[in-house]
Amino acid sequence: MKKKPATIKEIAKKLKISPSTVSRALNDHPSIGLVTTMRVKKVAEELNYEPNQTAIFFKQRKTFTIGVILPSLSEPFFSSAISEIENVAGAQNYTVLMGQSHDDAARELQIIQTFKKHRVDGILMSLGKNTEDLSFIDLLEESEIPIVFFDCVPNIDGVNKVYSDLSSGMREAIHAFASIGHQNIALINGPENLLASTERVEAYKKALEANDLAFDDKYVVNTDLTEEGNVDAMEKLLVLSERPSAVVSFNDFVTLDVIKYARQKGLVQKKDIYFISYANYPLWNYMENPPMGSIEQYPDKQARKAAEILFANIGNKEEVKPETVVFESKLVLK
Amino acid sequence: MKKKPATIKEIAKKLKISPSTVSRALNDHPSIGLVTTMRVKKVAEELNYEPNQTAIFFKQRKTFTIGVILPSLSEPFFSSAISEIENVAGAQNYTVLMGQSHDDAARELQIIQTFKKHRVDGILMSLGKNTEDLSFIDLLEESEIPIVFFDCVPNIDGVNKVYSDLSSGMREAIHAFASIGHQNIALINGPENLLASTERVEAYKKALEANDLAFDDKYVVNTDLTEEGNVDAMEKLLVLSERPSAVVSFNDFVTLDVIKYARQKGLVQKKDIYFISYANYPLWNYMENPPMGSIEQYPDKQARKAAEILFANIGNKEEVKPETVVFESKLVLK
DNA sequence: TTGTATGCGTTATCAC
DNA sequence: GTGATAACGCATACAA
Repeated sequence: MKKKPATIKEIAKKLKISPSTVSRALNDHPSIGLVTTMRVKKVAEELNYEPNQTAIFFKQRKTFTIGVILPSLSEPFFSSAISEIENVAGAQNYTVLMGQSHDDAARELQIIQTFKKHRVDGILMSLGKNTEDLSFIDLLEESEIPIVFFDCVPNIDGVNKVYSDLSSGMREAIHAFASIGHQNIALINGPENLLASTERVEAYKKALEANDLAFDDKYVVNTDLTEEGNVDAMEKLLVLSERPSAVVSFNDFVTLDVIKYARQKGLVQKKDIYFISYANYPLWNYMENPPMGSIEQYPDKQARKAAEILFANIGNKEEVKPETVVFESKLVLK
Repeated sequence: MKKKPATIKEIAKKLKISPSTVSRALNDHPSIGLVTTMRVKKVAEELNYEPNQTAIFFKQRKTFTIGVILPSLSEPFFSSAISEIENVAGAQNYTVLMGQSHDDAARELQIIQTFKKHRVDGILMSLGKNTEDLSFIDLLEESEIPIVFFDCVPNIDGVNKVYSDLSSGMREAIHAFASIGHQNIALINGPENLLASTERVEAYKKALEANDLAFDDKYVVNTDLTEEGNVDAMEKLLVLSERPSAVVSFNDFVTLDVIKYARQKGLVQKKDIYFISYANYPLWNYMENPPMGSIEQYPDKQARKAAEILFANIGNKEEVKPETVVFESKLVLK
């Protein structure tokens, strides 16, 4: 059953008219008579005609495809984000190419190259945790491929970015702790070289201040985000002479590990120790003893906004001014 | 900085040789002299030449792109699957287009059309829960686009499919229950019209038999997979005069809901009632009181195998015999 | 309203 | 070894 797809030419031949007329008729060009248009469409239907998009892409220099680059789809945050991106793109008749960087800068570059080759109309990207070389941005600019960053965004001006402001959530978290009497509030932070970590620790300091609590650096520990690292970090806090009664942690994965560890050490949650973490997994709602709260970062809202900005850039031929959108993060009590 | 990408022609002009020579040189064609090749590559580098893939796609009728269609990326099972697919594809220098059906057959068709237009070299698909019209398979066959189904596969012959055999896991589950003395083992199944449900209930019956336990249909209840439906199903079991002491449930989502409900009703897990579910979320490892076990269906293994079969089909121009691969599901105790 | 001619960037088929 | 030419399928400026 090898049936090569029909082309415009064949339709033209069958109708004894010119290919251009067929092309125009199929595209509902106003200058073509209604009768002709109908006849053409009828034959097209009969021949099971389908436009060869690759030819169209080639000719029009437009692929109706956007590329999405993110660290890993196995992380719920990102699968939720890309899910929303696909929804927005689908509504615009766009298709989504995807690539996972696995937090590897080289792989990111490779994906960018591939996307460039595929002539995607635009790119959405969340940076890997270690990406430092941002020169690919200029490369894309030269090729006139718009890019919008979300969640993990570059720390420079002149680019489109959408991210969530960690400090608002942190302020709420510290306040929530303080208002029920906690004095010694710890922070289990991520790797020190991460922007996300720097932001957290600064937000943490400010939030303490705003609540008239003193900052003490023994209450800030770091984890490399492995299970072992998470446990070690918690251990460091637990051995302190004045051990903290409340902990804000880097994300829900970390929280899961440290809660488990605390439990093993015989600490009872919301009695001996309180937790608030970042990300807000749906799963907390099912746990018997969830943390006191989690700071929602709205992956879907971020992704949707980023996609919308991207499409605005794709639509307008003229340069659009780089946009920065910051969503407040929000403490959700459990 | 609008810099239109350099073309082969420009390189040719600059070197005063013909475009064909340039093309051949760039592709390391053996008939081109080493000197020329070097010179061409040098200029290409200088001009920042990048082949226009859309032109190549067009000419070669190959896009180095595969399409992946699945119900929803927010489901960990599928995000894990697509993550693995992207890994396999990336290793073959292929890119992944993705589409979510949201279990809507019309949307599935639409995505297929789009993928066809984009001339993807192949498709991986997990069917939506309600898809009944499979005629798109013939359509793809006509266009010679290979397709491999995974996880939720069509119940017909002559197609490539990879899925997990639910019965092996069910057998293990029932056996695990039986061997610690459970007599009344219930099944909370999905919607009755689903193949996945039919399979589960049949596996359930067989497994009971294999363990010398009688089948009693009051112990099989259905849920529409909403939270309410899940709770209702559990409720039905709890009001039975001889209420079950052990429950196998449709998937981890259902299990989360029913565990929560049982807890509210004062039942203590692994004492008053035992649970085993399908899917095996990583999360169980963190719960204070996880279900007794979960039946792992290996999304990554399925996805990888499906992708491999697809690439085998893409490679070989000759018809490849449709392949069916079944992985055993496996009970993982918590 | 329709047809003719041309070109998008690349590669394959000839010829030289 | 290298060059000229055609072709992939479509859209469009220009003619008629």
